[in-house]
Amino acid sequence: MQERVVLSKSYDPAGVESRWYQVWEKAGYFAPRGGEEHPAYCIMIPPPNVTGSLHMGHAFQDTIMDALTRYHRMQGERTLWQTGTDHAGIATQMVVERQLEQEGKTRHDLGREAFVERIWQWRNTSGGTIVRQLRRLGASCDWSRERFTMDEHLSHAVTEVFVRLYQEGLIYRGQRLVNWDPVLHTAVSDLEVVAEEEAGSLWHMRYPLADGSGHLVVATTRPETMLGDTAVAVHPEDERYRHLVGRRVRLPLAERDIPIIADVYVDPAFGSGCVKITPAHDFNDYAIGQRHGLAMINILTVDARLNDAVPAAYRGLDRFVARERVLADLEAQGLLEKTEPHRLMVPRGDRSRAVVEPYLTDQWFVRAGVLAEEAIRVVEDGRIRFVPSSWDKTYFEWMRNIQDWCISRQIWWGHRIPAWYGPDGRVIVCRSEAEALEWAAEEYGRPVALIRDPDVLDTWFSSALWPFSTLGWPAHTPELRTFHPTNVLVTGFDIIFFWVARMIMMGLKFTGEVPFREVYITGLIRDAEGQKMSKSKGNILDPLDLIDGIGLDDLVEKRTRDMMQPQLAQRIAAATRREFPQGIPAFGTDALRFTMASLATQGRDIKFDLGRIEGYRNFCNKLWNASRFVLMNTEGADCGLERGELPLSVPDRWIRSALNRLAEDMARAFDQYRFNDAANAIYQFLWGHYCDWYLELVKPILYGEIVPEAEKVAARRTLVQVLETALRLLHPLMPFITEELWQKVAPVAGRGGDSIMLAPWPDADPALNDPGIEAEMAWVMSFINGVRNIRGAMDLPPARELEILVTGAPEVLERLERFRTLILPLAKLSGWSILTGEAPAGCAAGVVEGLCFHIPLAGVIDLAAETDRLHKALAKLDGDLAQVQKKLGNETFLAKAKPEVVAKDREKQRSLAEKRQGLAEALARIEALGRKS
RNA sequence: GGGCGGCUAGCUCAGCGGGAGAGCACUGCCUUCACACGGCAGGGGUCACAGGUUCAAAUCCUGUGCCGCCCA
Repeated sequence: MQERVVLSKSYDPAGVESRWYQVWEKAGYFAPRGGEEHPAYCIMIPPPNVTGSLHMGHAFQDTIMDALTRYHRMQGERTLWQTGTDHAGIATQMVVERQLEQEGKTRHDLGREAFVERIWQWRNTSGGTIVRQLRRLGASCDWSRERFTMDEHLSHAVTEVFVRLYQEGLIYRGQRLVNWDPVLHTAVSDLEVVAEEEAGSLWHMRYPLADGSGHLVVATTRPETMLGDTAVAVHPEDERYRHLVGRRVRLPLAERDIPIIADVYVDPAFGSGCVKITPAHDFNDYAIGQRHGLAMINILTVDARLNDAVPAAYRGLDRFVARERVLADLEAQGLLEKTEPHRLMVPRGDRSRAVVEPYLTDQWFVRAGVLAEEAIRVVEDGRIRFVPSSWDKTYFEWMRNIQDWCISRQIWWGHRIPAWYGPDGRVIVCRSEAEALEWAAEEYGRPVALIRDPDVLDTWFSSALWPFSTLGWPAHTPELRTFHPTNVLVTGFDIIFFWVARMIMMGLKFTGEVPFREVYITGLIRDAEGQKMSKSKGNILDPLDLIDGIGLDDLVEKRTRDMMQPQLAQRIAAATRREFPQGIPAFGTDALRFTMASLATQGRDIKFDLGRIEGYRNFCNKLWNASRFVLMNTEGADCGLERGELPLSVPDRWIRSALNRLAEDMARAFDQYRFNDAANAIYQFLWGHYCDWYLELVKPILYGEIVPEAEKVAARRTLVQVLETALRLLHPLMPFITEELWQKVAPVAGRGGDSIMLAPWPDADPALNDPGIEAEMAWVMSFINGVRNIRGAMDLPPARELEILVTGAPEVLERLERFRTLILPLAKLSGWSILTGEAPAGCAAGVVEGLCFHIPLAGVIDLAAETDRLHKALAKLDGDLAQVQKKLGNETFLAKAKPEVVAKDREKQRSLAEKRQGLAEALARIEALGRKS
């Protein structure tokens, strides 16, 4: 016998994973392969933030993208998974500013140019952690095409888009109320503001009528803004105040007279029914102010202190200090009527956590409404399809109420807006400074100095171009021709607005095509209790810790490091020690990926349960050991690869048929984005069919002394070929273990190739399905199960071989005989004889289709236990029987139900009745025995 | 206030018109020559509730309750 490389006794993922990833990447397997004749398949990665690190959401989505990519690559398509990162303007700037803070400096000490240079240094040395982590997941994206949104080429695309939109009037600059972050000193978009419910107060303030004839009461949650009030509004139908409309009140503290106006926006039932109107500091008030032509008084500075528009006493005060002062002063004047506790939604910046202010500034905007029209249409008419489809409602809802998009940011890191201002303030938008100067010289009739707009663009502006800018647009590159539109976008619902919608708008506008044909929306990964994972809750699971494992102390340290609220650390530490007393064991990448796939059901958030990943780690081990068994029996042995037809056994034909069905199911599951179905199907096949049954059925053939050699050869061939095929089917979900095993198994199965990654996807062939064989095997298995069942119920040790008696029709007895060599070892029988006449006393009995069997256990059998077992089985059968008989006795059922349904129920009735009779007879015998003795 | 989703075994979830399923957990037996990260067997569910449609409802419709999320 030749020397064999025996696999270790259990699967150890760590070594396998790093080795194969390097091989794949080095060999260039991730790049698109094949010429024009191969259809293209492309997925754009949602570019992760360059400051970020891998979290469970990425692991989930990247697993799905990689599975799709590998599946399509194996199908011979020219497959590109385009990767890269985005420059995350605010987040990245904050990282480097924090570094400077440690050195006691601010970005202003460095100046713009040096600061931006410093950020580049940071990104070149420390940025992009996440793309390195992506490799640990086995992501087969094409690293040779990795892009960054600030790359020269992508920046060029940004400028081009900005200039063209400006020229078409779709970008404009204007003074409007925007969300202002007073800590970061920049405008932020609606989407970067999160409204959170917080406890506050509702203050009722008295505004005296200007003529001294009394006062009105207005209720507000933000009393300090009263200094900027320019009206008081009531509902036009409100009888209480109707007579006051058109008169004026004396605004306290500011000592200005302001009008009382009527507007339907006012809710008469809220507070007093009178609302103070501060157009420069509230979005609703702004709209009312515009309707009524009210003055807008900005009372805040960029860092939300009161400015010179307010009385001297309040100038320079922080808004919250000013609030206290205003309240105190009103109180002193007897103008504060009452204070009620009140819960309100407070808008906070998603980066700075600061309370965001509506603030009047000059900003750049995209006229989104125009772009949205076509973007709505492509989803309506199916050119883009959401999966699950219900997400199109969310998309439509937002797109039909879309607001102009504020794209300018007052920060330094990002794409600088290509706009210059002439000496008289004239705006010049050009592709470059040189072009702007040239244009200006002509315009002004002489060379003039220009000042460039200091703002940069919202990061999402460049992300919106990602599907085509990464492929070379505005140049007409072969990549763009080949891979655009891309096939599918895989992302979370939380960025449908931020990103998906904007890509659709920009893609349509600039390429004339949809950027992708399908959008697969994933659920959100939550912790085991269903809580969102967050640093402050301390419930974050790091995908890499699930792969590599982590000790308890390290885990606690990690979860409590760099806390924004250090006071939570103790509670988090305690909770972590309670939940993971042993830390987290290493499960390996494949187990994590398979877990992700199995949880990827459509349209639901996911509670991540450690039990699941543990189960799939065990699955890896099971597969490993099954392969070990197969290799031990096939390597160096005759597997009949050179032979033609071999005498396949029934189990051989059965497992091949089941494999073929699996191939069908897997392809359908991947095509429909039903990854949980794919995962369940292969799990069930490998564990439930291949290991539990086929391997056991094949042992008597392989080891049997009287089995003809040709049958052994056929079994070996089946054994190894089925495994080899199943490995390929599993590869998109578990790339590492399948590659490791395939390298050893494929040659034995007669298949060549450098890597399973590049091996062909096993196509199903309907001709290979064999329902007859499947039915025959089902009978064999149910017989074996029947014997095992009784063995279990009687507590018989597995080692004890039994001799049984059988009765049945000749063809059934013939079938039993035919499977003798398989049945004896699996059911642990020494043999059987055909029963003539009555069964002997003291038997346990069972019934399978067409066959009764009796296990003589005189002296061993517990009569009471057997009686009990039979009673229970009969009761269950009676219930089922009654149900089906009732159905079949119903004439409308017989008349209206589909014939095949009726036929199925008749067969069910027959089978139940047969089984019932067999068991009833067995019971009668035992009870008779009991009476005799 | 408007919209969306969920409620199925102890837990996590599939199934979404024709016999209630999986994984984990649980119970019993077994260190059998691939695997104890294992094998064999077993227990466990008025499919939230109430109506309706249908020969047939966990599945479709209406309503109620509870729990989430999004938008105001």
